Amino acid sequence: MRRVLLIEDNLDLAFGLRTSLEIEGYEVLHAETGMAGLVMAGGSAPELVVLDLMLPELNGYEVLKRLRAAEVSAPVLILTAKGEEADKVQGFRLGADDYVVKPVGVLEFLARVEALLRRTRPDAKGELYRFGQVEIDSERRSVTVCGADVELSPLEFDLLHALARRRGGLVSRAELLREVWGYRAEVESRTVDTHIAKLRTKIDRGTESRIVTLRKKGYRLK
Amino acid sequence: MRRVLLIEDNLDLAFGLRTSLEIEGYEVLHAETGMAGLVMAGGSAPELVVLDLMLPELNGYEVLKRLRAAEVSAPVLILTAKGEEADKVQGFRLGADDYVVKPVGVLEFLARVEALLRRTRPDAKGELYRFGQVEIDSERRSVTVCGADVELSPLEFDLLHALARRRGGLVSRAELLREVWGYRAEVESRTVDTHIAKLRTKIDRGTESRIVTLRKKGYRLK
DNA sequence: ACGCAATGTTACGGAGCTGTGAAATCACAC
DNA sequence: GTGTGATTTCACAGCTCCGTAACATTGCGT
Repeated sequence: MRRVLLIEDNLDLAFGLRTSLEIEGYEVLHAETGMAGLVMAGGSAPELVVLDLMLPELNGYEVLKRLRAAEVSAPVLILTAKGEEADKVQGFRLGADDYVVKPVGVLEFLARVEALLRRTRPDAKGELYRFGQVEIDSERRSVTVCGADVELSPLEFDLLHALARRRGGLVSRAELLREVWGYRAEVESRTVDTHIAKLRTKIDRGTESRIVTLRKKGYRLK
Repeated sequence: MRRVLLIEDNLDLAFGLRTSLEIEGYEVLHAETGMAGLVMAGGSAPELVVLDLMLPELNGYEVLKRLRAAEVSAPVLILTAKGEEADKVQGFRLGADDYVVKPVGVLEFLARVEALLRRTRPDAKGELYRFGQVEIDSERRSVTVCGADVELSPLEFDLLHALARRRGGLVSRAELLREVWGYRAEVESRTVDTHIAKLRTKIDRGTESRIVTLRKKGYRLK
């Protein structure tokens, strides 16, 4: 089930959107303030964020900025009453993926949500990832290297899978923690590194590692 | 350079859009009919399609349908005068990625184009900067010179990236300090110079340096 | 041509990051 | 409870990277 984070302080509107989204089969998280939204986004790896711009305390632009700063890469749909072109441009400049001016029809809203999610669905059921001699079957949760099965623990598999979904791109430790572990890293622990090390011993058979370290930034799968 | 296919029969509008897109650095292909658009899409692999709905002969919906049937997976931005919700929903249902109702500001249009392209990295690539033989991929944080990978430290990459973002413009030491280091104090420090030197040894292979010194002013990337 | 200031270059020590093995803890089946 | 395997935490070694200093070179005004 696809998870949507709704950051909206108007409770009536939020209720309506939430209901519509849930009817469509989405799992909806709702935050009434920007701060609450940031915390939720950090802890729950939503696949889409619907963001109001006029929020108490922390305004929407600021929320968006901080989301991106915290490496939350989910698409963001801004839903607001501010319809000036300058507002829109500002929203897109900060990394928004769509900008919808209220009032908007429910059907259009849902269609836009679906369009955004359609683009960020690299992992359809039974997706096969292959790079070099490594093959990942996300449905069977199995991995083979040079045709031979490799036994990975659940966590190791999820970790490899998260890297594979974004092959070639940098994935930071924070993102891995969110996507694989599902919580925010409060204390700096070496957990990710340790599991990367184990993955390497299993994936790279004597050869140079396919998992590249980008110092201070994270990891990348070749 | 990113290639955009524009399918639009109104020549005045097409000219305006084309010009705007080209100023932003896109390569623009223009088709005046749906059929011509389909042929171009099939033959030239555009990274984005801008599609008018009201076209002679083959209407926009039909074009979109056939594009998807032909497995053209580039994002499609529908740009049309038809503003009914039903039209929008129909467009999204057929696989459009954005739907903009004319008239629309140029800045908003460009912002939406950019947002769509941002999400669709053809090969897990983000923004690409190219200077002669130097290529910088901001998503992978990788740099290639003459096609060969170059290893840069995090700081070196950020430094090069900061210079590249201002293609060809002067960047002062103070600005670099702010953008790359985040310092406040403009304390006289040779740190920038040192790292520029290191960058040069890695980027300029024997050739004249791509990083030009502007005495007392700063640096500029050719 | 000369002097000075700005910049290029090199070297080095410290700080901080990462890899890794081992110990501790957790989860769960029996 | 016991045992097993998975996961987390910890400690430490090794290494990269960064800032600074010291010295060399360049460019500019006179």
